Amino acid sequence: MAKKENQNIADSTEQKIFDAAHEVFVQKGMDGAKMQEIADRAGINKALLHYYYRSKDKLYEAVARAVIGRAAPMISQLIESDKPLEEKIRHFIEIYISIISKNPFIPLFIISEINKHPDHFFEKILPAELPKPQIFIRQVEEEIAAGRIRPVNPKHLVINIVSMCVFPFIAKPMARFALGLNSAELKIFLEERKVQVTEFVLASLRP
Amino acid sequence: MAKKENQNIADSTEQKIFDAAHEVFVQKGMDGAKMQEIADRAGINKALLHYYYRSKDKLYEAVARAVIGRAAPMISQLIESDKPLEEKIRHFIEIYISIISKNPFIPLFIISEINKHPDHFFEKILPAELPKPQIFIRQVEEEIAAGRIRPVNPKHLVINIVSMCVFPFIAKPMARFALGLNSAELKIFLEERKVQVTEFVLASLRP
DNA sequence: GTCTATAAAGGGATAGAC
DNA sequence: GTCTATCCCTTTATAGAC
Repeated sequence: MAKKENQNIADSTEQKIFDAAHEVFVQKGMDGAKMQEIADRAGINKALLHYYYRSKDKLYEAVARAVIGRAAPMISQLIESDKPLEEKIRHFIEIYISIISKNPFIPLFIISEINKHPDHFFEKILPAELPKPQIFIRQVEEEIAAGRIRPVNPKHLVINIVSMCVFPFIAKPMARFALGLNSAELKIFLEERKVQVTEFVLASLRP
Repeated sequence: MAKKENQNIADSTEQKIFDAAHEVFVQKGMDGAKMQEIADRAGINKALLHYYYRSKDKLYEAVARAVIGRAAPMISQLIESDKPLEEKIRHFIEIYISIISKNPFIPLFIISEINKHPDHFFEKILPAELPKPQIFIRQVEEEIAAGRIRPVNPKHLVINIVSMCVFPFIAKPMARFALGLNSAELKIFLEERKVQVTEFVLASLRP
């Protein structure tokens, strides 16, 4: 397991193609991505793309599946733990915004592609185990019954939290424009949201 | 101003083309849209598209500019009125969700296209007068100073409200899947959000 | 103004040499 | 495995008849 073997895995042509395809597909979507651009970015030519992945469809499928396959378990883990509700909410918002900060194109990629090619996505790409918020919802109901939080519809609460975490990242350019922020200020603003969203949610839940 | 003249405006070939292009571009984006499909949907042939609009780019630009030009003033009007804060928030959420319900593809269209072609959008499409939330922000600060609402960062409040209104619509398929709703149930759920989001926000603002 | 036919460009895929 | 050259289908755009 010397350098040679590691290199075969990490810097292999197949991996370079996959990484390049990942970048391009995630930023431009299936329709906007061009095989030529992927080849250029990988530093090889179009023919090699077809050598490793038979077609554009296959390459796209590999990328899309990897994106979903990476995102889904992280979210499941967050939601399905057995921590107390407040801690879970704090933790969820913190981690969720951190992940998106590091992968800012992923949410829009998933949403756009599901909207444009829903059948393809739900049949071929989505793994069986997309995170389900049932446990979280039951937990909210228990807290309400015990009078520890204000009565709210738990499904709407879930959507509210996810909306506030995700939307600002996919609407970044508009947010910059509307709030009059430069690039650095926007970065700070998005980081602040960890605290701001958490406080906003917990304040709304107080009985 | 008999039928003939009205028809020249509303049912003119140019208008039919524009309407068809609007549908297709908004649903599929610049890259996904095909001139053939637009021609078919307008009930004419491809050559006529080029007769009225010189190129696909030009046609897209016309559509995009119209979409933005229609959306921006509605939002400005909502934000810049001089109603009391609580009433403004209630009104904003109500109207905003209603508009999006009727035009479910518009938000994702705007967001996707800005992300894919940011230069193009900010140079050519965006009108000078995109809604600015300054008035709303000042209003929030006054309410905080008077002790009538809990201290919150007003910029984050704006983003929170918009996020909760818009995001569920652009993430519809995922919401359906995650919450286990069928098409009819989702429609009810989204309608419920007018009340749910309003309550959620106002509860969070109580001192 | 509207059509048919066709040119021209773009982009995915393959053949075959090395 | 990797490259060059090329094929061929799709899609945009134009020419020219009516």
